[in-house]
Amino acid sequence: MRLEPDADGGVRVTTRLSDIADEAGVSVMTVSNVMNGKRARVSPATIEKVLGIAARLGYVPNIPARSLAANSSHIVAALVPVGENNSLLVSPHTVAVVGGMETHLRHHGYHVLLRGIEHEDQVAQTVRGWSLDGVVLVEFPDEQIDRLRVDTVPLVAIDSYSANPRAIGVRSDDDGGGRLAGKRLADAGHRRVLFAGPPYQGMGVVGQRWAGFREACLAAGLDPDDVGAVEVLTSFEDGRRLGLRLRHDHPGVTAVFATADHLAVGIMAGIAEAGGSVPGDVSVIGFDDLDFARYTTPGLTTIAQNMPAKVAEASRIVLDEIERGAGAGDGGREPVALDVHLVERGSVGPPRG
Amino acid sequence: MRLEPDADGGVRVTTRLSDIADEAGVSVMTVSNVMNGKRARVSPATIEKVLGIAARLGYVPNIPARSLAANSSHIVAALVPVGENNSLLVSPHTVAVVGGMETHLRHHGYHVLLRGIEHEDQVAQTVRGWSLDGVVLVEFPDEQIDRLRVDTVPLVAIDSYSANPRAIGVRSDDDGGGRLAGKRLADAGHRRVLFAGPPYQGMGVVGQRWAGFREACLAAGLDPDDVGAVEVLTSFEDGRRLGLRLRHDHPGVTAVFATADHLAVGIMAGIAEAGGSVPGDVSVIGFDDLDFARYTTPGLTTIAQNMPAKVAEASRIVLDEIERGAGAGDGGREPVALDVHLVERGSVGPPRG
DNA sequence: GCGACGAGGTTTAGCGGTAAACTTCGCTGG
DNA sequence: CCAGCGAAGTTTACCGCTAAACCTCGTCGC
Repeated sequence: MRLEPDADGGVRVTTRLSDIADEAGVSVMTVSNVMNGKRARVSPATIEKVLGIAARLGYVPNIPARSLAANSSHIVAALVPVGENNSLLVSPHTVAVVGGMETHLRHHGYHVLLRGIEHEDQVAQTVRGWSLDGVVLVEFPDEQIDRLRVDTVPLVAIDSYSANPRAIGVRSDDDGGGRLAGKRLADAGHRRVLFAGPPYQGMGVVGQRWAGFREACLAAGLDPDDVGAVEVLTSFEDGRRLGLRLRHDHPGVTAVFATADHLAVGIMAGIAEAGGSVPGDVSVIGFDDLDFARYTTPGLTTIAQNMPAKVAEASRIVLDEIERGAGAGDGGREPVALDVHLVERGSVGPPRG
Repeated sequence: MRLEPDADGGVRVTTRLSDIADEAGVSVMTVSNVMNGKRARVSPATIEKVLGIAARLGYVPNIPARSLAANSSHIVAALVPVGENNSLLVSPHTVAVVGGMETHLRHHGYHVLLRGIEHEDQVAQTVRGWSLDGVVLVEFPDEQIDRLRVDTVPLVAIDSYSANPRAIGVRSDDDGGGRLAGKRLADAGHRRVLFAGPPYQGMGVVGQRWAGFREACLAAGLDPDDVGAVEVLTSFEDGRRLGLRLRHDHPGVTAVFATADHLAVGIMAGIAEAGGSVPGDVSVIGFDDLDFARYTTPGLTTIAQNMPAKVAEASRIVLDEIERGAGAGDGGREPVALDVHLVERGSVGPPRG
């Protein structure tokens, strides 16, 4: 037990393995083994005695010491890229992922470090500097994931379609979701539709949703020229601006598929503000099924992702790979794509006129 | 430089202080001093040489080793209580706080550990086990904060009104916000109003808002019997249920003040669903000014908190206290209350009839 | 009767850093 | 002319824990 002077002149108590060892009359290693569940080499009597003393003394393991000695920290980092203003991008999505990870990992004795990444090199640096056991990438652009060179720990990338074999992608069936949206609008009778999403490169999440959407529309007989796409960012406000200008900029369009519920809700607000009605004048369909989607008026029809499953899956995979003692992705694990489904509320109806 | 066999038979490189020291022909301590900016005792020439080698070798400090040796980790933990299901409570609020903290602290060389707390004893354990430098409590009930016994590191409690002198509270002017809401409704002519918020004990955030609201209503001449309160939780769905039953359960009420925008939006949705109109039949006013509040129809009139300021303030205080080398709150630092203001949108109007 | 073996430990040698005390040496002031 | 000092390092000791090798019995098979 180490007694240290306190700010108030009192003492602070820190129990170490050696304190327990002294009191139990055994070596430090024996105590260490008991504490870590490696009890094969310790007699039941000793185990009980050690555990009793540890409990009485309020032993709490020292994480840095353990990390240093074992070269493994029991930490999984949630890495999130930072924007221009150097602040973390915290969408509801990120939140759900990071919060869910913490819950899942805590139950398995792991911890979560939340870290913003300014430059991709920091990923490898963080892994080394912290002796991380695993990494989950949230909201990383695929091109950055492609370039990562981390091969000592498992790397799980949420919503990634990166070709990097070391990064295990966990995402929803974005292509299928796009198809569901396209089919829903076409089935309702819409002939001129618009896809609204952020600019994208390659076949990432947005590209997949667009591809699926377009495919379903064309399959339903829409004219390729009548299946448009418009680039907007993903905030409410971007959506609102699109909604305001919709009638003017896209006069013939009777339905919009937005790649995110934020965007969709913004679009609905913009349309209403401009004097239009949803779904009377324009139908709107979103993607995600965020909690507020059913509390708008009308409720937002949207493609629901199973976020809890996505997070659970990501957490499960990191842990799994850690236990396997795997370097990132060397087992060639397949990416995971989770099912999505259409949630019908009130924002899609027949085309006007 | 340590070369370690790799999964692929390659090698992995880890640069340590001693590698730099060897190459520069100086001692490890000199390198350590250079790296930590304690350069007073090192000649400019040596500093430059060491920095050059460090950069070339890609030196990354080992955090656990540093934490162990210095008994200080440069980690600030964001501690969040867990609910019954043992999962982290991640409200938009939590998110903003944790994300903002990360941004702020990263720029000062600190890191953020996100951890769910199942039992209050874990707070002190976490502080010791990780050699934490500081703690920020998010969404902790005041009674739990009252009972905390952590006196070695600064403790900042978001939205706390706890009497624990060691916990520095950072919150908005909840009482003032409540008054603003009450005055706004009374000024609009409402005579029977309702306060909707979660059950509360003592004078925490909810208690303050209620007190301020009630006070302003009474000051405006409303009958105390006509200033009601109803207990609901804070989700959209809780609000919706209240909105659905509002006309039936509270027939004379013409305006509702909800302690959270979630709740307020849910209430509006419920009222609309029951065939009522906002603000025609009932006025609704919220608290927070979350991003979606201006995209509902009508837009939500609400009391805006300055979240970025709250987070910045909390981060600033922890860092400040850490630099001061202070144990928690021993400087008797005053709690901080941030200004709020009324954001007028469309959900408040004159009473019906 | 003794070598092998397994149970139940102990010992040794770090992990990569840091704090604090100690050294060396050229200057400087009285 | 030398005690004293500051600049620029170096040395020593240790942070708390763990992996891996080593030790010491009692027992068991042949």
